[in-house]
Amino acid sequence: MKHLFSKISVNEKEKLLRLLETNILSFPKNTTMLSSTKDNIIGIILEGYAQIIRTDYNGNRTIIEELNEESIFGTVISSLKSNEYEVITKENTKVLIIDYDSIINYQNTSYKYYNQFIKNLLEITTNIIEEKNERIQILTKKTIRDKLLEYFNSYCKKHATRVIYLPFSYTDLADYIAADRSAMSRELGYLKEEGFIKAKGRRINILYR
Amino acid sequence: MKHLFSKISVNEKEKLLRLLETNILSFPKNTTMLSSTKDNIIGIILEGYAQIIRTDYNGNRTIIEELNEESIFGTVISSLKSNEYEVITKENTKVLIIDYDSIINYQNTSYKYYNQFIKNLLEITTNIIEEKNERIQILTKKTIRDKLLEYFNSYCKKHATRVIYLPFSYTDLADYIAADRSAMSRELGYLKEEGFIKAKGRRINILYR
DNA sequence: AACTTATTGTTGCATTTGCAACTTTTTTAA
DNA sequence: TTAAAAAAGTTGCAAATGCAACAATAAGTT
Repeated sequence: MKHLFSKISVNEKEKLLRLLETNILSFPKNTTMLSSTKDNIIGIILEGYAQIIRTDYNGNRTIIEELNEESIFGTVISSLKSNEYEVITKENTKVLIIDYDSIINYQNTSYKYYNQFIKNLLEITTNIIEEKNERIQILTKKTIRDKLLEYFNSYCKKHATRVIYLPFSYTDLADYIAADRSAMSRELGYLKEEGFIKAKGRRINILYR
Repeated sequence: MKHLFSKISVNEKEKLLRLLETNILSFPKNTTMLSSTKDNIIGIILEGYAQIIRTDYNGNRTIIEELNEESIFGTVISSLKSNEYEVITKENTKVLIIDYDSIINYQNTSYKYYNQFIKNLLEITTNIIEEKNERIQILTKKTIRDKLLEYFNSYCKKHATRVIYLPFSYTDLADYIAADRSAMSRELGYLKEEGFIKAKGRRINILYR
């Protein structure tokens, strides 16, 4: 993922942050640092580690995103506006918060670093759209089998490979494709049985076509 | 939706288009004007009317998006890269095609209109992300009922109302929430029966809480 | 190493859903 | 206005899925 400040020098970055409405905030471990804000913000983790957690009405909590140093998050990017979501620190964490409207409303387009910043942001948002499209593509399949196959295809095409290393647990995969974990596990079993895939741990070999 | 050329004069627009790799193309009625391009492009309908159509492996065709004059579409925005999708004209249609990479790779950040253009594009992409997030929020619900309720809530919150005017047909709604149309129809029936909603045509009244 | 916690696999069962086929209603076009 | 084409409603039935409860592994922690 492209960096928010790429092609911007440290010096220029300082200036930029002075132009915009920004805050650097520190939070202790295991604190909710953000939940359903009205303002549009973009956050960058400067130090530490946090997670975006979703709690549905049944009280089920799932990790939506892991935020490490340099990770970007925000209302404009994730669906943090819903009250189901919160950002929780897992370590002492320092974040830079930028008010999104102040980015957009700033009218002087003569600063090179400001324009570069907007451009970086644009690249990031278009990448995110691509990711979301991929997920929607998966989620619109009607059976778990088709969701899995779509996930596999998407992964293989992107990485130009036929060997998948799951970037997360099967539990998380089930969340990602919005299926019951045990039902997904069962379906994976069938796929193995029928010789479509071979799996060992988080490594999955695609055997079909 | 914000316009791609807002705050840019006609004059400047001309100049801008000369800076970037653009093409103005005309297509007769009922032609495929775009399918699974490798290049990232952004298109704007100048005249006419077209649709983004998805054809799945069963041969089922669904309308993904309607494109009227001024509508923006593109590989960066929709998932046009997949071979399931194509853009088909429904009338004689004139489009402006902009190569996305030429937008991003253009390095001279001194043109005001270029910077404004990037900024407009950023606003459009963030809006799109919000829309996608909303849809994902719906698609991750596990029952048709929950999908419907999520759709209703999202609509009502956005429009600050308790009366919904569906912006498309029930057939399309079923596609949108990725459910079988008849099953959705049945579920809507139950919701009426149980007094959660009242519906007449495409007007739905929300009666609960 | 021993213990704890998280992840994964498995299965019966009730529920939900998709599918198919058909009817009714609404919309569109000739 | 009438015919044709979409859209919407209905229902039986088989298939897919969620849910729950539990067993088996694997991963982390002290």
